[in-house]
Amino acid sequence: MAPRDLSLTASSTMVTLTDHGPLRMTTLAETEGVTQPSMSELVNRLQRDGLVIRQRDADDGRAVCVAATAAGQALVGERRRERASRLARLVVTLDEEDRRALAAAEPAIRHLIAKGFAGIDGEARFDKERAPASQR
Amino acid sequence: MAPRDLSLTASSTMVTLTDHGPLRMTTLAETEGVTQPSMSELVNRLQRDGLVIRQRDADDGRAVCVAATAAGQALVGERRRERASRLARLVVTLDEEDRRALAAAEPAIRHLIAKGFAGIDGEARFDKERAPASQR
DNA sequence: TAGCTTTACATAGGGTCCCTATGTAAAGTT
DNA sequence: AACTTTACATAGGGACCCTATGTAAAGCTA
Repeated sequence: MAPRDLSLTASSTMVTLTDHGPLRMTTLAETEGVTQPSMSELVNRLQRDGLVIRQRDADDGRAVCVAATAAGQALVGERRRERASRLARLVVTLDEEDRRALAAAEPAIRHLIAKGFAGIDGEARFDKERAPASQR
Repeated sequence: MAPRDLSLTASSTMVTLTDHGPLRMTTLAETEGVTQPSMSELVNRLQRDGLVIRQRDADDGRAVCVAATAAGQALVGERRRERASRLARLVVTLDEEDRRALAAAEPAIRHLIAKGFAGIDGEARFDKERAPASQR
């Protein structure tokens, strides 16, 4: 039913839907930085896996509202707990000095992230908006 | 010729070849955590784009040595400079206190990475070996 | 209100990138 | 010489992303 691994976009989409609530297809595509057809297909797969549902908008016959199912929200929560505990298990293996230094640097790291830092792999994401390749 | 964006595996493969020198197909697949057929196809694409070449091993008629071309090495260097300067541009926008905290935390961050920390997105990579799904 | 334009999605077709299963040929073994 | 192992390549399929295009509802205009 719920596959063990989601793509980065799929994970991010589930987080967005879980945190923000139901969103239009187009809004979701823009938020996640993919094209509308890509999001349409992604939602197909997520729906097939029982993680989201499509709801028709009563006001606008063209629109579709995508919403996370209970299973989808549960998956997001589970992933978050896993990640937090994985990092925690790593941190406790550091010595006291390292842990203190990390704690002291936390605000600085948050500032970097707010400014667009995308991680140690950080290949992409120049664009804080995460637009597709539409601005060449 | 050289496409603007490489996949994570493609980037990592180019870095490995640039830093370590020519490697066997199988070794490269293991190093990058993909299957041998996947690496074979990836090398096809990289070769088509002029970033690597296949060399036959004189000693072993079965083996293939994959080597980065000059263009491939140049691309790796360029990417590194881009990334370093991007991070540097970010860091200089921080205030003195943040910069000091980051500098002080650098050893701790290196220790975390050595222990398997995979970045703030860090969804995957439980496995330090980066094996495919072959150990279920 | 008929008709044009815009908006919101879906579908079609194609490329990358990853997998498992399988083929081929060289190297090593008995 | 025949079998096994090793090193790659190929075949087939799924996920995931794109551009181009279709469809239907909504909005606007004459």
